[in-house]
This record gives sequence, structure tokens and C-alpha cells, in this order.
Amino acid sequence: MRPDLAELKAQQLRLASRVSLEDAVDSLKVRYVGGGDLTFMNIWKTPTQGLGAFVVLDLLTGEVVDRTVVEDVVDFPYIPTFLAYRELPLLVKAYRSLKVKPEVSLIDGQGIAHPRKMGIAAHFGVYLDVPSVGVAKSRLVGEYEEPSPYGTSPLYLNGEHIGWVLRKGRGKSLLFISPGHKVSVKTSLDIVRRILQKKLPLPTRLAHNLLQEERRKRMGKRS
DNA sequence: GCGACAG
DNA sequence: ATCTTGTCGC
Repeated sequence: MRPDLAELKAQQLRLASRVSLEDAVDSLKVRYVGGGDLTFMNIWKTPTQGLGAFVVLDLLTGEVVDRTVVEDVVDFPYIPTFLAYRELPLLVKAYRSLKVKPEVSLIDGQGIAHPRKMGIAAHFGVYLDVPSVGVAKSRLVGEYEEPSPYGTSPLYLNGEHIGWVLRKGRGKSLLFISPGHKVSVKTSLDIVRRILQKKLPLPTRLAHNLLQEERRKRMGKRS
């Protein structure tokens, strides 16, 4: 598959103009928070079989109220800044199969912390018109000062404050947080801080665990 | 031209 | 992202 990157770039710019950074969610009142993630049967191969998962957590009771795993062929390579074209279809499929929809979705990857302000979390939010937040384990773009242990520092892109870098614990594990859609820069951080567990927000971590579990089940049945 | 580059 | 558990070091 030879993607037309110039065309996709133009599409990202069009979508970026539709992002809203106004809060449709209140970080203190939000009850249902979702986490979405993907895994691949063989990441070295494209196309390959992929699994997508979504978990919805009820912050009031601490219980998981819904979770789904879906499967499909993924036929788009990983190209930096075009991650959504590889992962969004499965993520959307997983989201749509939920019975209980979250009020806000946390997506593995960047929100507006992207060269064209259209990371996968922003793309997801605009595409479905739902609130979303990007949570990445490493940097794509932006400048920041090293956060002190247990601290947070702003992430800037061309002088604009577009997200946060969070350091959990004394090691050097960082978390890059930015709004996707219908969430402000400030609220994106507040939501994540409310549910941070170890290194990742709990719903994201649960989706990740669910996928690893599901992945090895299916690997055994097919080789 | 060179390096950087989410998952 | 995957291969992979316990183990060494601050």
C-alpha cells in the first residue's frame, strides 16, 4: 500500500480546523471514562491482524461497566504523524461496539500535540464528535522543561501551550498529555490526574491488559 | 542535506 | 507496538 501522504496531510489540516478546545466535560463531575488501545498479531508485517479494545470505567463505583475487543486486518503502515490512518479504524470499531458510551475517551497517542494538531486522539474525537484526550508514553513534537519528580510541566508547540508532560515517580518515565476534542488543555490534565495508576490512566491500562490477554489466547489457537 | 519521529 | 522473568542497582 502506497499512501498519498500529501493528500492525507491536507485532510489532517481540514480536520484540525474542526477541533474544539472548549470543555464538554467537567473533570470533577465526569463519571464514565473510556480507554482505547490496539495490539497487533505481528507488528513486523503489514498487512497484519490487529485487535482493538475499549474499556469504560465508572469513577463513582470504581467498576468496569463495559469492555469490548474487536479484530480486523490492518493494512496501513506505521508512519510517524500518520498513526491514525493505521489505528483509527479498529479504535472506532471497538468504540462503536460498546453498549455504555464513555463521557470522555483516553486514547494511546497524541491529541493536538502533533505537527498539524491532528494526533490520533484528536482525529478520533473529531471523527466521532466525542470528547477525547491523548495520552502518549513518548514525545512526538513540542518543547518542555524536564518535570521534577512527581511534577508536571507545560508542553509548547510554536510558543502555544498545547499539552503537558507528567512525571510519575522518580524514574524517568514521562507521560505526554494533550486534548483531543471537546476538552480544554487544563481539563485534559485534570482528567488524567484523577485516574492515574502506576504509569498510565486506569482505563488505558485495563484496555492494554485486556488486549495482551486476548492476544495470547488467539495466538495459541492459530499456530 | 540532516535529524527527529506517537504506535 | 513484539520478543520476555527475574533480577541487579539506586
